Amino acid sequence: MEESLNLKFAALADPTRRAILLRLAKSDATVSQLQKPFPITQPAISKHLRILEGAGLIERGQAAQSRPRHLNVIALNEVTTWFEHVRTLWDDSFDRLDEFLTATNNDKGGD
Amino acid sequence: MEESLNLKFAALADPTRRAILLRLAKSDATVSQLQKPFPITQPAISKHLRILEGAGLIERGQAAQSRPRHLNVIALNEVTTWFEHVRTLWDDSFDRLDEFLTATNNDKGGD
DNA sequence: CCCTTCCATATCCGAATGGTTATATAACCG
DNA sequence: CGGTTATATAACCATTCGGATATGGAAGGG
Repeated sequence: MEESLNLKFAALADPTRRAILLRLAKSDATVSQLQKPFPITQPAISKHLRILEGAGLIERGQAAQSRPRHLNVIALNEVTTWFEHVRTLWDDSFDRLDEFLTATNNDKGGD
Repeated sequence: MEESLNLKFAALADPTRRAILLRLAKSDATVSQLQKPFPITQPAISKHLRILEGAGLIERGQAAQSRPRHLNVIALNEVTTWFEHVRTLWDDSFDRLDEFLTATNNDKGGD
């Protein structure tokens, strides 16, 4: 859905959240582990995690007192698919062909 | 740069702006052409275009009184490269291997 | 020249965002 | 049970965002 893409892109727009995703791509991690690299408070991290979770990009585990987060790689597909869609439209465009031919013509017909 | 990714993802987080990009993927278009499908005012469209431009995703043409916008496809690469990066980290993760083996073990060793 | 079309810019507004501090809950450690 | 650790939640605050209205300027058409 459109809304799902909204949430994913919005989630990815923050550098802290992207860093968290990169960290989780390497391995699962607890909230306090995820917090370490950043100069912000724990509640701020929890908020970021909630947003990533809401976008479906991560999942919450259950391990005694810690709740390890897990990257949901599959969720990235929706986003990359959107990019492929854009490129496909671009490639299929007749105007794009016009553009190319015009450019070529201009090259030859140096007035 | 990190900031460049911030701008791109933030720009892509809005459905109106994504729709504009899809439209521009088919062919260049003027502001008024771009406005047509949307129930919002022209200044709102201009704002969206400024954001897309600031993110490097589109460019501004100069044609008499109209200023046609143009999709900058190359700019998408930065974003898709980031996704590839995430996937690479994921694929290379030793923990991921552990995860797989553990799952396999659990399958076999059904106690 | 006037009028219309196309677009940008300024200002304002309500809602969302990213951060903080303070506090609650739940599990583990003695 | 008391204290500590790990995390969530609430309340607050400044900033940003997406939109509207109002206005200005530049090009074209009569």
